[in-house]
Amino acid sequence: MSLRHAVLAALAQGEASGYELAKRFDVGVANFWSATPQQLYRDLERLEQDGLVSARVVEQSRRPNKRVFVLTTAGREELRAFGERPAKPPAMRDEFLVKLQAVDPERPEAILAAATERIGRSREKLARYDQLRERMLAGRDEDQFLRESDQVGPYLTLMAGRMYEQTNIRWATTVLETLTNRHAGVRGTSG
Amino acid sequence: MSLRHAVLAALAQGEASGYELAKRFDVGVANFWSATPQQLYRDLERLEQDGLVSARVVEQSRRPNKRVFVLTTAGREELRAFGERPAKPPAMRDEFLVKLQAVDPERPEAILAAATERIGRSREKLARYDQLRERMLAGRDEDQFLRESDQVGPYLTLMAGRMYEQTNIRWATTVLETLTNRHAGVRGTSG
DNA sequence: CCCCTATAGTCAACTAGTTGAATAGGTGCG
DNA sequence: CGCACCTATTCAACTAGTTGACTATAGGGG
Repeated sequence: MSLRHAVLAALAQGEASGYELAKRFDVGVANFWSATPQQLYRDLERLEQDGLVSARVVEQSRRPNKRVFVLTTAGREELRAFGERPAKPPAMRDEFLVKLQAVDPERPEAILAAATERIGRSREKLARYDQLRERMLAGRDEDQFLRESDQVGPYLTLMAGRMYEQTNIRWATTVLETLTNRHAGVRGTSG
Repeated sequence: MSLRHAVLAALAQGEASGYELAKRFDVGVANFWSATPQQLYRDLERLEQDGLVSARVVEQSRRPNKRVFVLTTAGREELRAFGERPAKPPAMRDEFLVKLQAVDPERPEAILAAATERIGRSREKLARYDQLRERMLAGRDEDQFLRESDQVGPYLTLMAGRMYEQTNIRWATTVLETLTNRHAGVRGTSG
């Protein structure tokens, strides 16, 4: 159960309700750990039972009340201990690559569309990451930030996401070119 | 259940036994879809029951007999249809990034060790990918290969893995530098 | 002969993740 | 005033993935 630790790490950046956490996961953590809101709520329950987080209800007038979660001392300690243990190798699940693996170069239409969409999504992500980055840097330059800030972890993981999306765009672009050239070539020789 | 399709895609590159498939997943497909041998055997059973693959026993004298699986026509058709459907967004699970997210810059030792190991693993993967690449190209240059071969899919997914590992190495190297500089700096000002 | 490694596969128990729906208050639009 | 959408959460059922142990054959080294 490692989502636990991803949740603890996310809460280490500041308290949050389940709903807020879901969004935090969606924009930031989703890079390296994906989870649905249901999963988050469920794991928050368990973390609370285990005393690693504590909740308090915040009454709101303009919207429904919410339960805000904070790390407890035990939670911080568990997170620290987790950091010392060896990490499992990363796991990926990418349907697009499965589809591409099996693509018939004579009928690349669906893959071409999917690749185009993928590039679009990567660009959007990149734009969001760049915004987040500016907000983190808050005017400082990167070197200064990395020397001073307490938020180096989130910055470095954000950079991982950023570089990943950049690579992805470059790669998907060559896929697009390769498959269109090839398809054009086939039509050229047969028509 | 999408491992089904990853298995079908892997079998599209040629028949294999469960054991061989496990290795194929380990070196090639693991990039974009991870699975344990147990999972593969289980899914192969199901795929056989559903008539998407068929098995035959190959008697071997120097080692235990094996069951070799091939795609059936229905399997090929399912794989083709799968390729037309929209792909789910990729999902990642990377413990190292969780640990980095929550790292205390004053105690970066464990993360530094993990980052170093990660770079090593990426280099090994890269070396294996490059070997696979040479084998695929078989003397041809890339352009010629991409114009002629039936294996463009596997080549392009291999390139995704290759670029991913290269990016990973570059990124992890900056992480290493950032954290060591920072730690040296702290010791310098306090000692 | 014993142990180690590789091939080849199976079983059972468990944990984690996905999907779909339901509840409930509030805001903004036409 | 009804409908869509956002905040905020929960429940239940299901599917997928992980862990650990276990069976078997065969080859090589000491």
